[in-house]
Amino acid sequence: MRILKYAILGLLRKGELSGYDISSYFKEELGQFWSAKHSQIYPELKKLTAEGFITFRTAIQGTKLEKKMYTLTGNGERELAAWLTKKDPIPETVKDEFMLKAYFISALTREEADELFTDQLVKRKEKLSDLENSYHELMTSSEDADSFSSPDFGHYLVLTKALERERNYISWLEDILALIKKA
Amino acid sequence: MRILKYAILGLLRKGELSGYDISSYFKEELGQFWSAKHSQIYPELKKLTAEGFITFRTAIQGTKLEKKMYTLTGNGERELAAWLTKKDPIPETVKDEFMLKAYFISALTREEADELFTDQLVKRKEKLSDLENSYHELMTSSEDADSFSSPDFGHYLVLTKALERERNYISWLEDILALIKKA
DNA sequence: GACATCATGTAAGTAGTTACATGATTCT
DNA sequence: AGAATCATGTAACTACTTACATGATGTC
Repeated sequence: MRILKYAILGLLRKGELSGYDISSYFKEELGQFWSAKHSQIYPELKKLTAEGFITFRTAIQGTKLEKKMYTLTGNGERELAAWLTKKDPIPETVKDEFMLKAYFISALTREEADELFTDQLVKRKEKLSDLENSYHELMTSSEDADSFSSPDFGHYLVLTKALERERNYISWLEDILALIKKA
Repeated sequence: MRILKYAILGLLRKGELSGYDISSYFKEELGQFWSAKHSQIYPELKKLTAEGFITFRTAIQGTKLEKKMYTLTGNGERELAAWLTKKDPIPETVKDEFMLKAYFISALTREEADELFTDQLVKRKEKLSDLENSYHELMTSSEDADSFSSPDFGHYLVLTKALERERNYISWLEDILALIKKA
């Protein structure tokens, strides 16, 4: 698999980045669909360098803070392109702890189930609200983010997908809550 | 975390099961939201036994095939109940390799993007069709699966959620494909 | 008799998280 | 001066996958 490898190669296609920069991207919208901790990123950068997919130069921040700025090599670009155009089967399982609990709902009373599902609904609505703010921000800062030729199209894709995912979760939760409350 | 622990405890709440039986459940609808390979299940069963959450008796299948039938202990039931009613924060990241590729769409030509998204759409539609078949099966075999008091309600929940997830994915893919094709 | 399925385990390796460890820079 | 953020690394551990290994049962 080694998907983190491709996540890093993909992020580097626009220019040089430090390990810290890569980590920051995973805290933004991309983090809705992929992320990694710095303790996983730094060793992966070392490995990708050894494999010849990326190289780095050492830059100085301020007077002595050293940071490594990584860039894609030709080999790295080809490796990325091969992965991007490859058609994978869709995964059988997308793990969701809340849905695992839902499967065991017969172990709960109606009141307990109502509480659990209501709590989930509240949290999903909060998240939707955050995503809607990000969406409005993107659409006001970028004129044509929803156009294939825009450099913001990838950003637009992950944001709209995350928005739809949350809206879909909320509407399902509301439907199920109605069934839970039905005498 | 140890979510597999709770998945096993939850499956055992209805009666005794072998490791193989647990593995079979992960290949059915529950597998849409949680699964584990047998190489992870058997050691976990051993651990849960040592911790006193489950016990087993040895049963004979045929004339000499031994299998271990596991049941919940009182401690196991309490452990399960505590997890089931606990309200967790929603995860920041739900990993999706296709969406990671989507984020990097600016590295693809319009034709490549069209191919990638069309392939995903075809696969999602096939999966939706499978899930619809399972849904019709459930609804004909069980009169009131959509009622809180039905023993099939948990099954109904995972199936309807998986169905909605795929429908949502499909409609988003169709919207984006229209944008990709737009000159 | 062959093949699919039932049944259980371990070994080795990869992926990912949490904790340990350090130090510089920027902003208030 | 203190706090938040920038910046990089390793160690220990947990979670998960793939491969190795074996044997019985049921069905055609």
